[in-house]
Amino acid sequence: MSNNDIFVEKLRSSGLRLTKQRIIICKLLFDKKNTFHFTINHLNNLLNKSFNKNVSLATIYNTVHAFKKKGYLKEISINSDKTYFDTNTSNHHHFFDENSNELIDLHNNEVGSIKIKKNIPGKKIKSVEVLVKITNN
Amino acid sequence: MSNNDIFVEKLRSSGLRLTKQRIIICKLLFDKKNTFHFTINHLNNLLNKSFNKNVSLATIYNTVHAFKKKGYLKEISINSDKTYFDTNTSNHHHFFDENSNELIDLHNNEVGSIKIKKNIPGKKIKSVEVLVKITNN
DNA sequence: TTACCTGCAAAGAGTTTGCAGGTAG
DNA sequence: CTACCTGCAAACTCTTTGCAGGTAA
Repeated sequence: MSNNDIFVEKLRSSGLRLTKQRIIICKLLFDKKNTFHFTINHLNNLLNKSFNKNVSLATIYNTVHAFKKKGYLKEISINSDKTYFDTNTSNHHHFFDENSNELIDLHNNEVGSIKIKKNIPGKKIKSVEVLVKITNN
Repeated sequence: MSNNDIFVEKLRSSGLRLTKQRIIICKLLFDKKNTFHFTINHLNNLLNKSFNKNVSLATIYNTVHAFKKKGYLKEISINSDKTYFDTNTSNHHHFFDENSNELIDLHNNEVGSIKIKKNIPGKKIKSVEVLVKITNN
């Protein structure tokens, strides 16, 4: 499957039409070997400052949220005013660098198994996420 | 040490004067056997709706942030638009109930030791936090 | 008395919504 | 052609700031 086909599939299955703007966003997000971590603001800067593409904020929010809903993007928690998204939607963890405000992947096999010894009656565990905060030495 | 003395100490050491409003906030936050999890909005509702105390939002933010800076409150991360605070500032983890939007403590001894097998050159680990998301069965 | 504090209201940041014109299918 | 999409601007929410009058020490 070519990259373009992947974009088409992601857009279609998210219930989105293949517009110029959305294809550009797809390229930025998914046409990469590596995981991509970003904030809406970061994406907006890339589109409108670096690439002069003029995609409105409303369209960026709309598209990112459609992808999130569909499971193509994952939202990441940190103690920060910012909302981060991650193109790696598999079950994994993160480092958060408090000096650079950057997220770094921490794969499942890089964290020992986590035993939760407390049980909440009537509730089941949906996910276990580890956030490792790091600073300069 | 009586509870009142504790409030006085917390306020003084945070560089805050003992005003009517701040003493009420202290009572709400620290005059409890159990850990208290809250959002600013939650605290505002308690003060101004439940107890009719009329403490302005600005004062609530000011006081909560002074306590946080001093280490009497801890800010908690979840994938949510809300910022939670916790009166338990010890090293511990949380359940987040996605149905009720409630935080529940998960003490250190209730989670098996966590081995981080990846190292980032030039960086040191500051904290390791686990967030366990739960939903109704 | 003085420095700090309060409540209010306005300002900011991030996000969402409504709408008129434009475009994919 | 129609339903959906775009960009813009206004609206919203949460948080911060500025200020004039009030209060702890």
